[in-house]
Amino acid sequence: MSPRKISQQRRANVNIHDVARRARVSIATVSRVVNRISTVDPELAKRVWKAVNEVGYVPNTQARALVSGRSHILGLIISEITNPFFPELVQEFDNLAVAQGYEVMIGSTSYDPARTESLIARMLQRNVDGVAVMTFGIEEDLVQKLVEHGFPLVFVDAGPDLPNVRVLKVNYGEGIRQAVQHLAALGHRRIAFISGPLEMRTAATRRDAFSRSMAELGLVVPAAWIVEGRHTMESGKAAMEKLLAAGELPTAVICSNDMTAIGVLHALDETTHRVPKEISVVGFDDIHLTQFTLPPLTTVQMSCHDLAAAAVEALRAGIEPDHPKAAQREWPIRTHLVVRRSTNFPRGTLPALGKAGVRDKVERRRVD
Amino acid sequence: MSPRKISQQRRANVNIHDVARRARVSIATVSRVVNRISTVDPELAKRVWKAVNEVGYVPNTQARALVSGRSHILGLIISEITNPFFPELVQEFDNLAVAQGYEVMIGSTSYDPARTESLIARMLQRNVDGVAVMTFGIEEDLVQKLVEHGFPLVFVDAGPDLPNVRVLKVNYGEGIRQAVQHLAALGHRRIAFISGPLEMRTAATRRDAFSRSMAELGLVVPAAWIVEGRHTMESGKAAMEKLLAAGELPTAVICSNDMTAIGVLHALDETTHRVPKEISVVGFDDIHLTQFTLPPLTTVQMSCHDLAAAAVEALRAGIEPDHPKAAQREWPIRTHLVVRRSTNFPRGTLPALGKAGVRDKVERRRVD
DNA sequence: GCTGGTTTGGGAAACGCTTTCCAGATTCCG
DNA sequence: CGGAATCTGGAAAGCGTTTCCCAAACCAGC
Repeated sequence: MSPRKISQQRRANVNIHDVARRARVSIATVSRVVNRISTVDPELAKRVWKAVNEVGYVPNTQARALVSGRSHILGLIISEITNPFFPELVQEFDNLAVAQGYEVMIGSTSYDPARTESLIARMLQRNVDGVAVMTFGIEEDLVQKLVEHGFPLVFVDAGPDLPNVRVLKVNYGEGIRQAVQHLAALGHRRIAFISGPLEMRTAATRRDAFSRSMAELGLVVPAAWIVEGRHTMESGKAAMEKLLAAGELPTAVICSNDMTAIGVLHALDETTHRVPKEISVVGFDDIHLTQFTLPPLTTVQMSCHDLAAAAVEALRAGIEPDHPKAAQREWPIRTHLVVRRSTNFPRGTLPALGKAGVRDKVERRRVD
Repeated sequence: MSPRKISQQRRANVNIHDVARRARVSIATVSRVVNRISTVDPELAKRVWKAVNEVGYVPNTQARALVSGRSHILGLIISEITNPFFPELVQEFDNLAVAQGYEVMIGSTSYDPARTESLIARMLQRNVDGVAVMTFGIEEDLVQKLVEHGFPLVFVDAGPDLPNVRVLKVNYGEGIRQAVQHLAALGHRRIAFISGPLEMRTAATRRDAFSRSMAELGLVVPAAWIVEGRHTMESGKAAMEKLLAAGELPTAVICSNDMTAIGVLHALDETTHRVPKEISVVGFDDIHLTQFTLPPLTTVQMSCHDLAAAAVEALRAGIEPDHPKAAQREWPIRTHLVVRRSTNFPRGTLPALGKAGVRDKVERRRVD
């Protein structure tokens, strides 16, 4: 029976002493070998590695953490794991963190202060090395709570001006300008915007980026065409219904996030207005789902991968003493437009054709 | 300046000695108080708690884990966090685990053996108290790897027959029978089924449940009407297209999961066949998204909450020495039909009415 | 062959906590 | 009132690492 076989049969309670005994060295030497400290004679190191494999030694992370003071755990705080944007972010973040030798402790606030408080307490107990707050919200008390404890922190868009805080600066303007210009290039002049909840800083920023891009092109947006949603499918649907009821209809709608845009698609599906033939719709975020909507959604991509990569690096910069970018406070994130099929020329500027006959479902207007 | 204020300003490096000194007791007493061991004089305990709050003491979890041998971390292995079914499961699992004083370490296999191996190694290093494998797949090597280490394990549907292994037995038949009977009650006779990948045990089980339920009613299913998908939206679309191309069209399609059903909806959207007027569609899982499809999907609910609750309890049963259900190997999970709007009478059996009129009728009926 | 400097490897002290052991104090019962 | 039983809190022994410090071993040079 091979030694490997033996190691597999036992519970993982073999410790550094077992290895030391088997390799006939001290535990200090084993520790040095395992941690790749170069002052160990190569021959001896080989003997130690052999012993490690033979007894199936796995270093105990909690003991390590206890003595080193670093848990190698990164906290990641999001709003809700059931919001489709976040799983993608979580996955990227996890991949990258693991690649750097960290574990991730995920927590969602669910917009509940009590829950958030307990979450922070747990992260504190587990002694996380740093926390990334990617809620895209403000949640002042959350920020306050975290800042007090002094570990490295990463926020999105904005954060308190402290040495341990780093901020991911998303360039919303870039992508939104591209969206506006894309629509303008198609011939749209009458463009509406459905924002997120404006108490959320990111929502206000996105809306401002829209207004600025429109102004740049000399296009005016009636007040009634900027309507506030809540970044949910339901709110998007409601907002679109409001737009439909408000007299003159825009030829295009830009949404502050993709779920809102999906809600808009649903609202329009209940009317005679077809997307993109009669009205164009643009989302924001580029969640996976947008590829599968009917029609696939033109949207501004904010890359989860970039976001996650910047978050992990910024955290490492705060944690690891000699990280090259240790002093960098702001980390830029780019955005750009992804054109799919929910945008087209404004209605009336093209002959009717295509699969309209097939796709037309209900000819009746919604009764309201 | 209040003591609370002081505690907030310092890094969390206050330890049990600080509390002991402040409360003028021994560290043993502090430990007993914090761990709620009842042999301590209430007055003294109060003094200790006061000191705890004053200095802002947070017990160090790693030190605790080191000495107690229990990490209070539960491993949760899923397939992919970006599959909409899993975030809901993760959230429920996390909530319940936290409520029981555990932390959750999540990992997704992404169907990649190398990744899975590293995942298990990490769980081992972090010394998880137990692992729930909720991939709904088989992944024999994963199972093998985990079993070797002897910690409590929970699987779905089936698992090796070992003392430390517990199995969540999902009663697929129950919900699928309800689905078939619901369709039959509406008048459907010609029902197709789109399965998951059949090498996945759960997919085969679901398909068998369908065949059995059909047989019970004396309904025959042509071989061409049982088509294999891959539990993805794309595969559901492809499978429906296959069904459309296969000559005679069924009046209803039951799918092995919701993503497949959404794919079916997409495929049909590109044809003249309307759902549910001309063809009924039933999903399985009841993910959040099904409420928002067009039309909202009738589906068999497999409650994430029940699943998560059973997983956490089964794990606890394996971990905590005197858990009441310590000996229970199988944990039943029920399923049942949720009727929404994607099912209706078979085409040709009803005069053409407005959508609303039909819907109202459908909503009146019941399944037994 | 001895001195002085440089490697190497080992012993032992942390890290922060739980838990056991034990001594002293108190209560109880005959 | 004495001995047993119960209770309380302090001291100390780990838990599995890393790391500091020192001793042994080695090498070169005189």
